Amino acid sequence: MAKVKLADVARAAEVHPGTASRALNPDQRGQVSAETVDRVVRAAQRLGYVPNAQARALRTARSHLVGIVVPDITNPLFPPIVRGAEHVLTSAGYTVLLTDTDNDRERERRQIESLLGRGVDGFIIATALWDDPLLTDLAEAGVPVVLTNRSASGGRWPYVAGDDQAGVRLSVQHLVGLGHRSIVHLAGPQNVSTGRDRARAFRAAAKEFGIGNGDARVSVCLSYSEAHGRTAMEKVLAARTPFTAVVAGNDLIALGALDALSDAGYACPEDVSVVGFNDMPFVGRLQPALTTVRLPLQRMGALAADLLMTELDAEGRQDAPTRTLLGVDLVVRGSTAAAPKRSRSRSRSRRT
Amino acid sequence: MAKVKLADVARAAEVHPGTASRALNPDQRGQVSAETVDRVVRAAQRLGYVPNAQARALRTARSHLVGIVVPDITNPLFPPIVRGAEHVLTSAGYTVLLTDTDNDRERERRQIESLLGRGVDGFIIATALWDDPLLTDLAEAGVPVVLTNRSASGGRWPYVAGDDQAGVRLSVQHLVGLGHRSIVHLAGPQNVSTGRDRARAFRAAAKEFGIGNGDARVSVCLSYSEAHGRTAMEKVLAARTPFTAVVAGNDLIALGALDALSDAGYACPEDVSVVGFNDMPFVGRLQPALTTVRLPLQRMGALAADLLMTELDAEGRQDAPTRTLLGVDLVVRGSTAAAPKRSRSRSRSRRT
DNA sequence: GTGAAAGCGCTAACAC
DNA sequence: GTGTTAGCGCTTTCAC
Repeated sequence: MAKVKLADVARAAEVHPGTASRALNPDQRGQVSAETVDRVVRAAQRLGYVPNAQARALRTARSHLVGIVVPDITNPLFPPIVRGAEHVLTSAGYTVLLTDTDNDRERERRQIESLLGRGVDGFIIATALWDDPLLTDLAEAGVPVVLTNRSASGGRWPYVAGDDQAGVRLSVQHLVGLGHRSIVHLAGPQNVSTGRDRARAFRAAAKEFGIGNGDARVSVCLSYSEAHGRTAMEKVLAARTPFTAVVAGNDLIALGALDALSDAGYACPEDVSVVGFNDMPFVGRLQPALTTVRLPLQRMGALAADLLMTELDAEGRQDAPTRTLLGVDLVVRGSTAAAPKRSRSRSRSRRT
Repeated sequence: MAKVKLADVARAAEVHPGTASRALNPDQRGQVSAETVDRVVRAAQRLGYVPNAQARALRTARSHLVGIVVPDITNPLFPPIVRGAEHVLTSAGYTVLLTDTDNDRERERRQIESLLGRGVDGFIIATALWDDPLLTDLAEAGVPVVLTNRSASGGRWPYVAGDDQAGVRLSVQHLVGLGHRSIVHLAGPQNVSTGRDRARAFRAAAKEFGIGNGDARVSVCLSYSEAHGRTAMEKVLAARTPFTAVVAGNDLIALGALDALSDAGYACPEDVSVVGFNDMPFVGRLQPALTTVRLPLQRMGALAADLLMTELDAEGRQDAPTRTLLGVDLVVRGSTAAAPKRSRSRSRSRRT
């Protein structure tokens, strides 16, 4: 843990720094005699040599730095993704620069610029908007980018995400199987792929399972949050059109919806069934335990990292971007149950 | 977003690179005529100049890189800390290198070494053991370190943590106020400060509030996890010594304990009250809603970052390390209630 | 197979 | 006030 440098190792091994460099570098080790390699490696070990990554990066124009951009690390969706990516990247000799944009576009732009100044080799981005000028700029600058969780319009970027369409389809199928015929979708924001895709999938699934247009309504939330989930649910309730089930854009929206339902005197699952998305930690311990769609988040991060590294090794000559959709599971718990005989009947017990 | 370099800016502004450097550097701007500064700054802006941090770091031996070391970013305790630190650091021009050690000491050592090779200026460490050779090595190497969440023996490192002692005291006081006279502490691991300090605080508080030694037992969990919380609780139950309340080392332990209690036929809070620690997201929505101690985690991270930056600016000449204990609140919810008349009576309703 | 030398982009000591 | 120069630690041509 000191600042021994290559020259020190070279001196100790009685070779030229250039030779020491070659001996220590796997790719060029072939150019050096086995005996010398051995001497150099020993010396490095003995002195506790740690190469100076800054200098190497300056010279090779490859930093082995990867920026991971998330909107809010305290949202439980992101830590597993970051963790998955981080493990893969550090195992491969990369270092992770994490940045939390706080859902602020200006901030995000600044951070990304700053990371570019740091010489990052590429980005894993979990904040993509559906139409995102920032991504376009990055692409034009030739910066390797992999999107995760969300995709973006144009099909220009490689990404790894959950199969939103399948998740929503499973949810609707499950509800229909329980006898629900009138279902509301509280959609996430429509400027991100997950919000759009899940809403689209909801409409498609409703059609597939024979639910009429009027019975498959969509109400859009302004953000993936409990607050906006609650608001959207309240608006639906105010409209007084009957429904017996809710497919929420994600778990936070589901929690907000649950609050609104409970305030309005509806019991879940007796009066209304609710399905979430993401299977956040502990939603299985809530009352009622939330039925939700589970995504392999950590694997998502890991695959995004793999994809990025592949792209980095490809050095420019790139094929069409790889897009990976990860399989999802419906985790059935207590928040979904058979449809009540008469829809929209308020539970007695909740009104005491 | 290109690779314009200082030389390009200098040429555009018709000055020498050295002058351009001075004009762009706030500290040395005084040495340059206002008119020149203006020309250079304009040129930089126009060309979209982003300084190469690697080169600067190589030259100045200051990278403005900070390593944040956490055991497991998916543990909800850490994201707010990271977020708080990240915001403060990026605002000050630092970049965060995040590393997740997966609770693996060997891995941690390797990561830290690798970050050192990256030239990080210092570390914010949330993984400190009470006796931690890694920290000692870092100190000997003269690497600035701030501990957060946990402290370490020796009083050698600055840290920012929650006031564990006060938190536990509040918990015990609350329980005693509810009539509990026989309380068990399910302590966290004793090789980390939080585990030790909370256990010590528990004994002290019990004494303060007049609970006898035999009625204030401590059972140690091997880790801060639901699984070990459950195991520890089961062991206490197997011992068949009466108790009416549990002070858990943290929320995860509390959840595990709740499971064990429920399996054994005890109802919470009717038969046994349970208090957690940390106020993880959504524990207020569980059934029963968990009474727990809330820490200002984000502020903790922010202060740790401030502390580290102060240390970095101090360049060696350091006073005694600053140690900050953040105030905590007891959040009273449904998992604590008045002590039952007869302790250890199993709830009828739970045994059906 | 190894040594010599140049240079990645920047800043700081030294001239003038 | 500005130009000149050297060098941070490393890799990589180019010699031999």
